[in-house]
Amino acid sequence: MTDTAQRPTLEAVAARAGVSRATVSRVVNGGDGVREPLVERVRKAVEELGYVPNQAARSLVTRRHDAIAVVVAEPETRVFADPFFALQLRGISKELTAHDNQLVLLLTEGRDDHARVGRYLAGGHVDGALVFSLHLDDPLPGLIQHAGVPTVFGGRPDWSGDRRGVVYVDSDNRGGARDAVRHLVGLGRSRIAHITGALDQTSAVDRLDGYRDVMVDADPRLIVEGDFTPAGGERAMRELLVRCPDLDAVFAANDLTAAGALRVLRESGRRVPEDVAVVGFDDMLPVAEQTEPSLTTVRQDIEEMGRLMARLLLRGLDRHAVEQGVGAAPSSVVLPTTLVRRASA
Amino acid sequence: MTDTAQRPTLEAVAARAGVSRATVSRVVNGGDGVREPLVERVRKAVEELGYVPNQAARSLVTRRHDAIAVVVAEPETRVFADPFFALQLRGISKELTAHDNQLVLLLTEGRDDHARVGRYLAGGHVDGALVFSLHLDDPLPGLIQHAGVPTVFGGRPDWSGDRRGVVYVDSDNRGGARDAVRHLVGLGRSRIAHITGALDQTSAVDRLDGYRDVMVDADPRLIVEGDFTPAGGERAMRELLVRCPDLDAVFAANDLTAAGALRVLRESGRRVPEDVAVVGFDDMLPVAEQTEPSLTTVRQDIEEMGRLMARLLLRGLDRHAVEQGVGAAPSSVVLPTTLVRRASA
DNA sequence: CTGAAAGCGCTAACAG
DNA sequence: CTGTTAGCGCTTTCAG
Repeated sequence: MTDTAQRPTLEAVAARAGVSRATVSRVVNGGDGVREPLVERVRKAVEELGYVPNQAARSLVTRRHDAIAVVVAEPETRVFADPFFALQLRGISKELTAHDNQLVLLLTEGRDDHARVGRYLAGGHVDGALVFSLHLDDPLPGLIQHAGVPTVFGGRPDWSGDRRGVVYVDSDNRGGARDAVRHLVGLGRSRIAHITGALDQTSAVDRLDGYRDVMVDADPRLIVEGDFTPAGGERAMRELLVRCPDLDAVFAANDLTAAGALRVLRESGRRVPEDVAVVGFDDMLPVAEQTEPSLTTVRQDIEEMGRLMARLLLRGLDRHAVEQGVGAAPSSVVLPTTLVRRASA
Repeated sequence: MTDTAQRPTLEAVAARAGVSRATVSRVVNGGDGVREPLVERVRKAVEELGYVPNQAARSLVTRRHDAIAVVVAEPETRVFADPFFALQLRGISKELTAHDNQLVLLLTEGRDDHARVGRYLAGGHVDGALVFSLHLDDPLPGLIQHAGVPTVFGGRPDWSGDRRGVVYVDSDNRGGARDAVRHLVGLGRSRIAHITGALDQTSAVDRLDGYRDVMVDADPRLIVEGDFTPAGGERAMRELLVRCPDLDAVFAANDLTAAGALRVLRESGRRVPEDVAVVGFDDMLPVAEQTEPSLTTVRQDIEEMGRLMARLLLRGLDRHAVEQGVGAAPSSVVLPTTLVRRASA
């Protein structure tokens, strides 16, 4: 743990280059409108002194921070169970980095933290926020709207409040689910069960809706609630085998759930896909490729979702500064999914 | 994307409360040495105006940011393959939050990014850094030393430079490996193979050393290099079965590797644990509990590692400010591991 | 115990 | 094109 040295200031650079602070500032910020020889001199002085601008001083006057908050609600739930979050974060990071923005990560644990996050956002520490509000009835979106920070949501937020200007990036969960179930139908299956995700998340609800779109008058007993975890998948699968021993296919709300279901099917002596075909959702590689048999699933480009969220936010920020409301506000994006065929269906 | 409203300043609060800016500042920062009735008045004004201090202005004078950078090198490698990183991050976040510090996440992709990170750290945007330098011969530690930012490393860094004051938090990889192998020996196994991790990471090297501590004159053919991934585990296991068909146990460098090995063992018709006992490392629940059979493994408390890193860093920062070198500098910590017995050994 | 005053380092008019 | 001049909002001596 070394000591932080005293950093040189604009003043010092100006003195060394024999110009005014203003000129140094201009050069440091792109050098427009400064004659070449001066630019050279200043650059040299900056180099020699190892000058780095003080971001606090700069923010104080520009009111920009070049920093974006990423808010993740309640990591305990799903976020840390699979690499989903990590991938999305990576996409976000790449995009932010490309635009010289910093990523401030705000993880919340339960209700108390909401207030803290709200305060932080309202405090004007960041230029915008990327929010993963996974749960229905989450107070976060409201808080954020109140804080007045430009925001893009990850996943369609379920929000009863004012929807104007709510921007989100989501996968086509419903369409993807339809594809999955249609694929099973195409395989000649008719008793197709569905293990849902945690139904307090819009993604789970949307996937269930997609299932219903195809299985218009499905036997209600074929639908069992899961929670996006392998354990939930096991539990649900056991229940299904009791309720509907004649089922010949399962559409699981995600790959982890499918993995749990596969295990139970194997234990019960059902062959996959011969007796029961199984389709998952996510195409989480470490999971989908490792199950036995490997998993047919619906792929979504998670990293791209992250990148897109960041892009949308930054674009909005720009317009904000430049055109003041001219041009359409950025609008939500729903990314397509693709079915990946492997061995399980 | 809503507009950012004009925030009230200290001045405004002072006016409303009928006191000076200085007094408001004192109250906001703890209220020491201000008479109770005034404190009340100020608090009320703050409340009514929804005042939140401007961090940039504050940092400008205090030179504190109450922000810590978390630097993760090359996410592609291991970090995003398993929930390891996410858990550690969570521990870090909890600790930082408890001390009112923000978490600035810096993900790097390749060499070019190192320079960017170095610049950022040197720029004095944060009070300290938590660095995951997973690879041998990583230039990052050097850059950081150069930047002069107080730093705690996650995992023992392999660093040829000046070791003075290098602080890290690590698991007892070597001891844990010894426990694992001893357990296998205790089970009466004698032909115990080891699938290593990626040997450009100290954790992999340390686990290999632990294996060798117990298997002092092990047949060198029993050691095969893996890379911490299931695919690597499969490849290594296949090779082992060819090289040493008589092996009766495998110690895998992590759970993912073990999962791959288990799959190959099953395919090859070996029963686990009857024919071949298998032990992993990490106790990554989603993996270790889901394998068939469930995995005996070495547990490390990953979240605690993260928490500890943050605690160490913050403590160092404090001392820095207060005592200026008095008292011992924080030193590295190696956390113990425990063997978790399940079905595979 | 409280207020007045002096910057922290930088940018952004505004002159020249 | 370049320099001068005000602050941005806050903390912190220093007087009173």
